Amino acid sequence: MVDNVKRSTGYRSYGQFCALARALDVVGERWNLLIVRELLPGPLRYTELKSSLAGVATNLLAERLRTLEANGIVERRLQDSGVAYALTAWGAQLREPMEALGRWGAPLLATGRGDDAFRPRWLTLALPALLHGVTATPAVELGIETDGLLMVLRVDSDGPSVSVPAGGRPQSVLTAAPDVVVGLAAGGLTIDEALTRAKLEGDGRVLRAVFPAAARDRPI
Amino acid sequence: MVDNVKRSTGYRSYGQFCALARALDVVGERWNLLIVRELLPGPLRYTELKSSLAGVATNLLAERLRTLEANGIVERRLQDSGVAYALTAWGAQLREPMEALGRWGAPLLATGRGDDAFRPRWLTLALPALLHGVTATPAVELGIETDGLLMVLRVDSDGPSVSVPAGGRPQSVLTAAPDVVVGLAAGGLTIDEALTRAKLEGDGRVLRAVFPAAARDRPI
DNA sequence: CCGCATCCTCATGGATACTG
DNA sequence: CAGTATCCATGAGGATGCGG
Repeated sequence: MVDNVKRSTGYRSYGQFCALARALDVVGERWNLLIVRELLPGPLRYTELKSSLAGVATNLLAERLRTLEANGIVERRLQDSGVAYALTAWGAQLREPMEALGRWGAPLLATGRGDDAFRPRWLTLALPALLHGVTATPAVELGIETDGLLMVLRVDSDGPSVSVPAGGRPQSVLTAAPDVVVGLAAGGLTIDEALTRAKLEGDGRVLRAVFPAAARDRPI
Repeated sequence: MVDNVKRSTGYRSYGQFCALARALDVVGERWNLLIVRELLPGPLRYTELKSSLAGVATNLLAERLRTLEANGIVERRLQDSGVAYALTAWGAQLREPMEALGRWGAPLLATGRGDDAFRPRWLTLALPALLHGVTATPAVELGIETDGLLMVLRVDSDGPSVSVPAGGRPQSVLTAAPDVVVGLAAGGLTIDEALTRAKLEGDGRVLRAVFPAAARDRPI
């Protein structure tokens, strides 16, 4: 009984006829879902990936990328500038379970940032996930500037979405540290608690339109 | 740079200020989500857990249960008959991300069962997940008998749900091997393909009411 | 039996160095 | 830049023991 716990590609399988177990066979190993998270906003080079995922060993990253590719989750694109890693269509569909898992884990952010690493890129995944279910008509747009990156959070009748604008600054921009932005989105901070630690430029009413009811207990 | 990659309970943290990464810090280690899957239908004893999760080492299971308890996902209940492990309210909320992950991984079941382990209990999680979004008015009920367990799949205007009846047999019962049932639910089998490998008792029209459109290309 | 703790072995992960 | 090679630390898996 030493065989058949392995599969052809060499990873350790649970050996269970269960969709969840099979999914975990493929993306459950350490770093895998974080690699996918990095690639969700768009393709990245190997070194970009490595520098975003502080702490991953270079051999591990290489091996993970290989098996993710073998399993049809990631594809290696040969660009003029070199190699880029991108998600396949199926790999990109991990967004839904990952957002659900992030929503479940959001309370764990309440302990604050500590000395954890942070990339504003992660917020482009986190904000729509945390604001899941929020809609607004007419649509509202709020700029959010954190750690040097300006992104635009848009909420319309379909829900929230985030983009990183090429040029042009939205009318309202909230400038704050990551934990303040996350605290707002996760409902751990009220809007005026957040405002004591943030800079708001433009119309503040958009904040009330997008952030959770839990944060709206006092008017802005 | 050897510290702060660990946390108080001893598990390895990604050290990232990101809800997904923090969730994975807590449930991302091997076996954790499968333990939660076992507990979703209801509390279990240590030995039941161990026999359901073939391949888990006893020391690992004990340690995982300890950290899951320390993290507020599992609680230890002292019953008259002994110790039972149950999910906390927060732990039970993992159902949503787990169902989403199972839905994503469902195509991986297409390779068939092979010699993988199987427990009919797993279907009580998988069927509602795979039939997510399906509704029926008026409500329909279909008995499904696999591997010796009879469960009742009910679909109403709220969606699908599964229960294990104490007594009383539903009017329509489909008796089939696990891979046939899963194939139907995941859309990998058409209804009449499935029927060549299954026994149907009662009204077959309920099958068309509950199983995915992909399986309905030919009338039953 | 149940609910683990201990011991041992080997596969996997992590850090660093090195190379086409 | 994009990895491979190497070495060491750690974690997983299996067998066994042991008090209740």
